[in-house]
Amino acid sequence: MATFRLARRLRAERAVDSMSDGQFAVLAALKVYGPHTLGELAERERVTAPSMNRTVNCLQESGFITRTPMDDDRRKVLVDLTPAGRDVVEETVRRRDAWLEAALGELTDAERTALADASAILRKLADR
Amino acid sequence: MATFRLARRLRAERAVDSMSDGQFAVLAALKVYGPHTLGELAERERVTAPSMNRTVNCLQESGFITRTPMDDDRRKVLVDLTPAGRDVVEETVRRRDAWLEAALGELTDAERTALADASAILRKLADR
DNA sequence: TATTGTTATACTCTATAACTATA
DNA sequence: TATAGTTATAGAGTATAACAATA
Repeated sequence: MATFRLARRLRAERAVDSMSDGQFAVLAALKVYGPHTLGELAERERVTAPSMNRTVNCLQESGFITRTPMDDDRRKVLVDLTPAGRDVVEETVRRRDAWLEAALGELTDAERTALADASAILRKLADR
Repeated sequence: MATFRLARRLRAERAVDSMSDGQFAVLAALKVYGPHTLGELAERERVTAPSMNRTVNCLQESGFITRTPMDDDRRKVLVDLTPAGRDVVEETVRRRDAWLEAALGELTDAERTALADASAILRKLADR
């Protein structure tokens, strides 16, 4: 229950209020893992290609990503962040960090240490 | 990131695959906090009354909740779990517990202790 | 006249099926 | 003939506006 509620609270902190979680997840994946084809993005986010196509259309119209046909295989399209898209990811991370920093600031040293110990273990659980 | 991923993984464990998160959240709230009017449910889940009305319609058609006009104010409708609805909540909790138990079983005693220490602190953070 | 619930309608996000362009 | 992407269309879930019943 604690993880559900904390995840929900953190998700609420974002740079662009009108952007959906699915749209932001694409920007974040591009920032962390670099450019992807549309199919790769669909597989990573576990949605269908048409669904990802629509998400990417919205992000392109908003100026957050570019689409570039690939030279070695002209059927493929490479999706990458624009500077504006990168800004959205970085600003959202900043906001979440700021929220977390303020929240962690109200804890004792022992409590912060307990969370640090737990984070790697939680990650291991989630990867099962 | 660990909380996002763990929350997502746990949410996937449910008794009725076709039930949406929103529908399940209503059943869980009724189980934990007892019967609610439609307006109370909408406020608790932070959706509009028409949206909650639709969710409740689906749950009623599936036989998971009952609607009862209230005696003291006939405008109000009390929503409560049926035995089948209660079963869905309990079975989902059992599945999540089973998944967690298996996952925790692969950890060391020290790791389990670290998670136990962290859970109360995470809850405190989420309540901010 | 205000409040509670409901219906009407529209928008977003998701999906499957059909289509286009390229390999 | 198969694959990557796109378009067409439909099904959930959400919203706002309008309505009905009750206080």
